[in-house]
Amino acid sequence: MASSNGGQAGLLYSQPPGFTVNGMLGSGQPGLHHHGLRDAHDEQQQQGQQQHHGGEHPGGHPQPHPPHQQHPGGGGGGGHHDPHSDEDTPTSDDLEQFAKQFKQRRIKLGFTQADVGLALGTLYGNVFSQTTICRFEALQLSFKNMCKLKPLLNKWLEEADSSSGSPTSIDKIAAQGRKRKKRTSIEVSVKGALESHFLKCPKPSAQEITSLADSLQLEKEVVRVWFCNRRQKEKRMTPPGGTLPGAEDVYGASRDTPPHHGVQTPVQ
DNA sequence: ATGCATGAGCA
DNA sequence: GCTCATGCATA
Repeated sequence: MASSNGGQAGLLYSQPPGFTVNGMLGSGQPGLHHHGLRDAHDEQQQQGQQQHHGGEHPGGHPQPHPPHQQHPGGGGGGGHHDPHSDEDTPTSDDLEQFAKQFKQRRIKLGFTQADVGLALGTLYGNVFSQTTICRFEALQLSFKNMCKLKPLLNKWLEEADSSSGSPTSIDKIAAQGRKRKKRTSIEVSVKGALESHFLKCPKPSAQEITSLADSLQLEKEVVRVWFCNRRQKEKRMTPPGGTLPGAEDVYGASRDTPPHHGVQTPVQ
């Protein structure tokens, strides 16, 4: 990456060297925080199936090739959605706009992505990392995940600019007694090999993984995880393969690039 | 900003 | 074991 930080200019989010593990808040908060999902299973392309959208949506959004998945909630057999409700099930376009606006406001107010993540924790009890906020702003989450985070971040926006001197208490609920495995650095050449296999078979069998791992001299688990992560990337709203190997046009050709959606914000 | 990793829940 | 949400560690 040529450009490093952009959002958190000159401010590194504090990484507690020893981190103090505080028990809990006196407000009688439950030890475990729960998320409000698990309501309905949504779309899931199971068994080797590259998602491709024909370009049809209930709302009818004329877009070139919008990467939006279907929104949950509607499926029940009836297939109904209130035409006068715009509170839930935002469109991909809505999310895109919101993300952009959010980022701008956040920066304007002088908050880092990490700050927002912590603030959400104090507001709702749901703490998020800088990573998640970053991915939200960059639309690098799944459609469903974006929908879930939007209301939270929206609320923070309101709080952030309206409140001037509210006590921002800092609390971090991170007590992982588990030792995390050291991040494996995969060489570029090996990555290339993995990507090649991914194009051929996004979902290799266990044995395929084993032999592949053997060939590349990697742990089987590492290879397995790599494929999992790779698949997740394909599911993001902003696909990594916007222009994959074999990119022809866009360069040289003098084509008018209309006000497209900034799938890749040109950095801050 | 992103790569590799963990873990919950489901099949 | 996969998906899916999420994050530590790192470039």
